[in-house]
Amino acid sequence: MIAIEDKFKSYLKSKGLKFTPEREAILKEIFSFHGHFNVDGLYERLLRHNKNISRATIYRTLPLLVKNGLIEETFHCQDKSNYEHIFGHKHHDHMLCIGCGKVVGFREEEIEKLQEMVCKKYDFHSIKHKLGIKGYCKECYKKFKNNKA
Amino acid sequence: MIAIEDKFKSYLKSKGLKFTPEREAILKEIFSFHGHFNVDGLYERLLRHNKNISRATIYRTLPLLVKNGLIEETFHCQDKSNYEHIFGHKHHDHMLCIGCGKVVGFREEEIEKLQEMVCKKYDFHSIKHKLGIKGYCKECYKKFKNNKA
DNA sequence: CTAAATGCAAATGCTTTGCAATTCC
DNA sequence: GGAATTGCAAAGCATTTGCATTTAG
Repeated sequence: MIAIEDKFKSYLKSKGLKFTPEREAILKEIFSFHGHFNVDGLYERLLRHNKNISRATIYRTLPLLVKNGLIEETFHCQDKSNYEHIFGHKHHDHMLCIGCGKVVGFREEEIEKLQEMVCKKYDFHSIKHKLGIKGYCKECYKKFKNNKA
Repeated sequence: MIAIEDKFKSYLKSKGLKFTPEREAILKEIFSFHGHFNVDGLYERLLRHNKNISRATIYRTLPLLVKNGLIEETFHCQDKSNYEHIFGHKHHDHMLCIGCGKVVGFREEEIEKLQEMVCKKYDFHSIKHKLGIKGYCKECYKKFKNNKA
């Protein structure tokens, strides 16, 4: 956590921005939780921890954390913006269960390599990529099959 | 085009819905154009072809086309919903250039296979997947490098 | 001290919806 | 004829923004 905070502090300093209590609380709340989150969820978790921080401030802080490489927007065909913290994690992709909403992260080296190859083939300079697979997890697939029959 | 229209007609009939001139125009407009589109773009193209169809109707029609498997929502980290028509095309993934906004579709059998393998490994029953790569195309990368230097 | 940050409330922009009039089947 | 569809305008929602006030450095 110290490393994360330092990273964010350096980033802010380099841009002439301030490390405020609000930003500190947001950062801590995000990194105290594993999994994906959206603005509303984060807002409510902060409230529960007695941090009454306005949504506006959250909306203004998240892009800073993204630019600093601490969090990332995830995307699986949902409406609201979703984020997850990525500092210290290797890039991974996601499987999203339509049944229960569960999100499972996975990393497959071969897929990563192949993507690099494809980019070379097309002379495309990749910055980042996202792979999302939608379907049913084991449990939901069982239910689904039974309901169908 | 006849095949597409028939597919849509059967779908509508099977759901007790109607094939209206508006739906016909929307369908034709979508399939007369290659590439990605959003509601506003489609609305304006329809206008230019003297079809004054309200956005509400477009918003109500697109989900039908999605359910019918004629179009698909694409997703590359943009805000507005984006679609592309998919009937008669094999599934493909996308590369999105941050510089010029160009979207290039590609299909890589190996990646498709690997994804199936990953799903098996996790006992996940995939319905669909989306892979988006963000970066710079050849031309924009050149500019980008020069500006940086 | 002073530029940056905060919270509020208003504004924005995409999408959805209620409703009366119309149209397909 | 009657359920489905349309267009309009209003409503919804997530997100952004202007502004007066507060605060970090």
